[in-house]
Amino acid sequence: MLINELAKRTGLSIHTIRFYERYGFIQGRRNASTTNNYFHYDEEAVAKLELVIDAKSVGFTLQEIAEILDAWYGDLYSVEQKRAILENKIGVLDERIKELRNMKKQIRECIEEL
Amino acid sequence: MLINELAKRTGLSIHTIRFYERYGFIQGRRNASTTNNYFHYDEEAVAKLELVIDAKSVGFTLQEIAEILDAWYGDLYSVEQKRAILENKIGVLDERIKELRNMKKQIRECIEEL
DNA sequence: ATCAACAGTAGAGTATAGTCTACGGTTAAT
DNA sequence: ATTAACCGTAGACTATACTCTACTGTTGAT
Repeated sequence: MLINELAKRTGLSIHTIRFYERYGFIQGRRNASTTNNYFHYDEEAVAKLELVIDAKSVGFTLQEIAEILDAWYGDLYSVEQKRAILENKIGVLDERIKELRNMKKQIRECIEEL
Repeated sequence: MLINELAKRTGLSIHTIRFYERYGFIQGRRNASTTNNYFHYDEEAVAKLELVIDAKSVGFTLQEIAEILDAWYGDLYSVEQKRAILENKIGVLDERIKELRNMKKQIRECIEEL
């Protein structure tokens, strides 16, 4: 699919997708048989971008998301290293959930004092 | 206390505290009896900054934090309005906790597939 | 008296994460 | 054949949230 369809599939703007491509999250491929220089994207690109959207919404930075994608799709790491990276991210999420619960408690206490 | 002590109490840098003061989170008071123009801060300033730190760590923007502080310390709103603002923030936190749990599940599934 | 350590203001600079504009080439429908 | 809708690149611009620099005045210890 071309970038326009990828944008429609993910809900991201074309600008943002290009930004993410420059950032390294996805790579389009040029079709050798055609004369134009349009990039083509596959289902993996959709899956990656959906992951980016989810990861962003829980507060991961693009840098952290890059690490997750590397551990998920990349071949830079051994299975054990990948597991370690992902377990670490789960730890980050657990920590964040704890902070959120604390904040809720604080706000609830404040409501009671109103 | 002066800004230096406030920085030590909260762990924030003096720069950041001044930035937050310009932003409207806290207000120092000048002591009329002294010739200098140093600002003095009270315990409320410490409490507010600690709240800012906590609220930031759960992903609230400075704009949202300003709303929370207004509902907590301000007198712009009625008690009912304040309660509504704070209940709304709790809703935001609940939503975020849900997203975090989802993300954890996704990462766990990925670990299993490694 | 002087000098380090602190106070204030104004404004410039940085990082992150986009967002947009200008430009020129391509494709598909009329 | 032409024109709207698409594609690509390069680079400028924006918002958020700091962070730092320059400059000047104050305080407290020696």
